[in-house]
Amino acid sequence: MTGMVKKNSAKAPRGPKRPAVICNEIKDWIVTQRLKPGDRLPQEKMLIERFRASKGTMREALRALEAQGLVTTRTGPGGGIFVAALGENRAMELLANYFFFRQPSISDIYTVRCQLEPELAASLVGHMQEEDYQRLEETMRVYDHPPETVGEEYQQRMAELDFHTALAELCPNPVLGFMCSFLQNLLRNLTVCRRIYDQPNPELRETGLSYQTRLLEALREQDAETVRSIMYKHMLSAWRYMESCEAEMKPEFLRLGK
Amino acid sequence: MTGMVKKNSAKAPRGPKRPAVICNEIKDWIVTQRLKPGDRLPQEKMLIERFRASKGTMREALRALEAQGLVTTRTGPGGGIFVAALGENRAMELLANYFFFRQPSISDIYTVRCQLEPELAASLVGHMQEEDYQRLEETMRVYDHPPETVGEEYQQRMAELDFHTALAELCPNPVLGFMCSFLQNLLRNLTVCRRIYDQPNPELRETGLSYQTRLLEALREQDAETVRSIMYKHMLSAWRYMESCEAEMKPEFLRLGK
DNA sequence: AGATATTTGTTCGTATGTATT
DNA sequence: TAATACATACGAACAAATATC
Repeated sequence: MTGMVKKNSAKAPRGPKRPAVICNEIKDWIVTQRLKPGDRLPQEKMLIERFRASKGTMREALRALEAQGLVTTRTGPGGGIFVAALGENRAMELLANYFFFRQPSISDIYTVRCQLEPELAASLVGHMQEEDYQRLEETMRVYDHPPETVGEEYQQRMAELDFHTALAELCPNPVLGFMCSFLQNLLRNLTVCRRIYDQPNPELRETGLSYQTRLLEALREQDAETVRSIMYKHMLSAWRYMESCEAEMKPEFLRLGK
Repeated sequence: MTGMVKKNSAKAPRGPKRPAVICNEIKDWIVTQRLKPGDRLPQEKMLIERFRASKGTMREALRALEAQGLVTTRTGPGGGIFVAALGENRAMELLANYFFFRQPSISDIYTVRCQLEPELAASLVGHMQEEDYQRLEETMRVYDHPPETVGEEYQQRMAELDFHTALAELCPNPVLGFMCSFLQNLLRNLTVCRRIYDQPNPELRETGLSYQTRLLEALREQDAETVRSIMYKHMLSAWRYMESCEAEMKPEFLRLGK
């Protein structure tokens, strides 16, 4: 009864287009048209007729694009569908899914951190403003004293990671900055790390603080090689400490298991 | 009236749930239920009533999850919605979107490669089988002779990257392996690199081949430090070469622009 | 502030495609 | 081949959000 625009030949010449296909076509369209973040895509109605899809199918395609951070949509007059730049946080969330079923070990993560964090720190020389130093020092104030509660213990560990994330945000190399931030996030979220961070870690805090203080000094003096060296030792020290914590708690953990 | 777990205040008693919200709820559900790849989710109908959403909304949510590589769907009896592990290729595609509007420079990429590839190569010592060596040698055969056509030129550059990707696949550290593979992909797809790869690069090929031959020797001898050192020099050499190519073609490129 | 127009967001009924038995 | 069970697709009606007047 309803029109039925389709089916005038045997197989599937204009076969039903699945959302994934439309999704890729829109992606190609963005690329070939050299669209930039903020640019408008044709509105839903237009897309529906352009791609010969139903409203539901088109919306599924748009949702998929939205989930990948490639478009955003706004309602109302002047609203519509807009090209977006995938944000750093969203990108890290998407990538974290890859490691969800392949949980890396502390050693896996620190192997890479040992290579990247020193390079990142060195790359900051000549790129820091006074306000950047102040922000870093403010972050350090969160853990410049022994924690008084168990909750504060954990807060301090997070703030230590924030210190490194703040450095990564200042990095002029987007690849290096992203990768370091991502590793920091991995540490924030790994269950084995959370268990470690929840316990008293006086040594980790004190030595970490000392390394970071010296790091800021070297940064102020624009001494790239010293910066690199301090960060490398900092990473090695944290790695060793985390691994020893992990070894200590493993038996305990096994006891709790089924 | 209806249960409404949330929000019974004035505004939205049975407030429309947006797909993104449902999407996160399903994600949480996967986590809390400890579901693993291959496990079935309730079928569409059940999800619809469980989350009090309409079919269309639920389908949009499922598409979003599918786009993120978290679920797959199959039609037919025994079909349904299944938890999936985000594959490496898909993960790299999703992450590549982050760098689409923040195109890193050759220098950005090689700064990181110089840190990671040597570590990756060293991590392979003691993890290689005879068949792995053979596969690598076979890849090298693609570029063990000067190219005869322009097309072969490009093929050889891709095969050189394949050599490194093959190493990354053997890496026991999933984080390190992923990051190196990703950087290789970035090089494959960056337009500036493509332009370089399309030109004759006799020096790049010859020195690369020499480094890789010596690398395999050192790997066979399980000499981690030599492996690391060779790879580091290889990266430095490739970096310098790529940058000089870039510098040479820049004026040419500017001339072509508007 | 309020009315209105524009555009996306949600729902439902129905029909089609596909793989298993 | 037919029956079954499941996802996939369509479209019309309605709801919500928001910019503009």
